[in-house]
Amino acid sequence: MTSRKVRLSDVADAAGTSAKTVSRVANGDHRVSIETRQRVQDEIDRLGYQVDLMARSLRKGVDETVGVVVPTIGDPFFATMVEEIEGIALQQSLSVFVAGGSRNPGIEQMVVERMLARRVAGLIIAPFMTDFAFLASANTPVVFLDRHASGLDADVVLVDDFAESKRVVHHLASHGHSRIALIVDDLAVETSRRRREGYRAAHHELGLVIDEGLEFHECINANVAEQRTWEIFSQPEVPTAIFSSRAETSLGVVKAQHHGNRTDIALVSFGDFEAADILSPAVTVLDHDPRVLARIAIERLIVLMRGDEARPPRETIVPLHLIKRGSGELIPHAMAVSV
Amino acid sequence: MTSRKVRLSDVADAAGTSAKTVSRVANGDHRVSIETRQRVQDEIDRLGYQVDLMARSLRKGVDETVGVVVPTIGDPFFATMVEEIEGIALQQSLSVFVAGGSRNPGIEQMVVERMLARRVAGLIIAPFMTDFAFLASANTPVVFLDRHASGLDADVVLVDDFAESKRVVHHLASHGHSRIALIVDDLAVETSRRRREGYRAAHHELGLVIDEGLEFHECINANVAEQRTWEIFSQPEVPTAIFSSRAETSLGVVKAQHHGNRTDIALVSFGDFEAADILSPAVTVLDHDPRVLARIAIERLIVLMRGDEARPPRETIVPLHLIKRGSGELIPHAMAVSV
DNA sequence: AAGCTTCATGTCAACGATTACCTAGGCGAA
DNA sequence: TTCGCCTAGGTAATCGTTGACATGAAGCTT
Repeated sequence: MTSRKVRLSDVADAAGTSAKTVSRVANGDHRVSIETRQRVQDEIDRLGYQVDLMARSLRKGVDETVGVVVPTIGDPFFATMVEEIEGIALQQSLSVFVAGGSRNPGIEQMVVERMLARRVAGLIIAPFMTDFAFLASANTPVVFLDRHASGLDADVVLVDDFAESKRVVHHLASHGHSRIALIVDDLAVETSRRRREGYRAAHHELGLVIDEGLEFHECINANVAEQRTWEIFSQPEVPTAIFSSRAETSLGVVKAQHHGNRTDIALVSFGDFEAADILSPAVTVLDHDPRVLARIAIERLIVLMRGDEARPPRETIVPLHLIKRGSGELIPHAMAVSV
Repeated sequence: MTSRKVRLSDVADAAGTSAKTVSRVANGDHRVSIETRQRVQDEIDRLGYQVDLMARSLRKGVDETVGVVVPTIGDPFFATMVEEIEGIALQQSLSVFVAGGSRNPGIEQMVVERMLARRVAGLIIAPFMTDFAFLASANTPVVFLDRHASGLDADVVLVDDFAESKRVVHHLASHGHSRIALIVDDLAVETSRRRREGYRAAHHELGLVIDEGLEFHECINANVAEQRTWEIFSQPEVPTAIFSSRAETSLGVVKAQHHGNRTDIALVSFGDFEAADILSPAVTVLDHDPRVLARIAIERLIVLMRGDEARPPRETIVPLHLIKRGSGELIPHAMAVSV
């Protein structure tokens, strides 16, 4: 049976009222008498009427939907964010559009524009490196996640990459390390840049020499990080510690460490990951929990969408905890010997 | 500047033509003279016109969008699927709606209905346990992923859970194991049920005793699996091998093994996971790659959406590879001693 | 009892794009 | 020359829902 779509007017005919009345019942408008409401509701149930969300959105001018844009959906960090956002959105009966920017500014801008063309009610964006100035003219509420948007002053939820990274280096130094390698993603990404700045600032504060040969840039994924870690092992003077500035790269680092039998090198990861506490030594991490960030972001977005108050954009900084599991508390081999 | 939305008619006015002509240009219809086309295109660019996808969808009756429903978006297995689907959809300029069913039939049905109300052009569903009979009347093309849909005969892409599981048990038995524990999710889920059936069938074929005390059901996540694994350790006669029938539960199992110092117990995981080849022993897995399944599903869905041929529903079975990394090739302690 | 509210409903247009259909030239063929 | 057909372009209706506004009946006030 080719069940034609049931429209408001179909229900109206069946119930002997006007479409408007059915609309009122369907939307819980109280200006309908009990009897009429009951009669209409019965027909709605009987015919299995469902609003056509396309028509509704066209009429209303916005779609009850939030658009979520992340660099890569498959990354557990972002996947968890999406899950959290979707869960909360669902409670508000908001739908969720998800798009990956593919770590590519062109694609990133395109998917955001597509969402605008869909008239999403709000956007949550974990930006990669697009310039978001073009978003200023669309008056769609937007919250940025994990990084600032370049070119646009908007709400943002993030961590203090600079300070937290500094803390990691101080932690390692307090265990006697002075040659600390840095594994970092593309420096064009704000997050990476600020983590490196924190790493360097700590060196200054501690009076340690900054050796550019210890900084490994462009570690865009676990594989590259693994390669760089092997390079670390073969340096003339092997670093005694590694600061991996992203959870994904940490996976590459530990892979190299375990396969290369160099688990004596201390490691701290910016961001927790699944296996971190199973390995031996278990990996010390900065607990960069995506759920916390995501929750704050969607909750703020919902406030913005209600759109009552026109507050100025606000920045929320989530503090992190250092989870000491062992790998970050190893002392340098030389010291161990001398003790 | 409150940049009012630019409509077809605005462009038409600016270019001195009718809205219809602008629509033709925007949609690449060839029945427009070169000069007119150029003039219109210039105005489109100048004014920054973008189609209103809501209006388009309302008029056309469908939205150029695919809906993806998975039990949990955060699970790396499903997150990777979503990533793969989204990437391919993007190339066809399809948008993607994602929703998590929260491992809850009620919610699962609700999110699917919402997608129908949005008039999605197609659906990809990794079903949990909803009865999908209600989908039959909507004539929206749908492809099921990873499991059959109960109540509906539709295209499906999956693996042979029964045969693959049997293979795992045979593999372990060939290394001398006869007490093999099973870690399995809720048996109400088809996948879990068939994996257990495979486990049992192999026991029959091998003439091994089936000890229900070795089957641990309801391992719905890594935490529960970890608990059950601890129980395994404390059994009077400890099993010499474990078959973990889902990647997520395997994480719990290895966690218990490493913390409990029982890495001597053999382990095979149905599904690969990030840390599997870093641990020692590295974990032997059935390589259940979500990308392969997802790719086949979205490609099939795209064919269905074009909707030319009305082929009968088809089932695609993806064969798996057993990746022997060590943990599945351990021999029972007793044998090791006697050797 | 006229006048003012309130309430339950209904009417109509509009949201922005597209589809189905129409028009006015222009050109070649018979 | 006239008919037929193609081309570039236009007109009006429509997709399904909702907002603005209108209506008639009933209730309350003074």
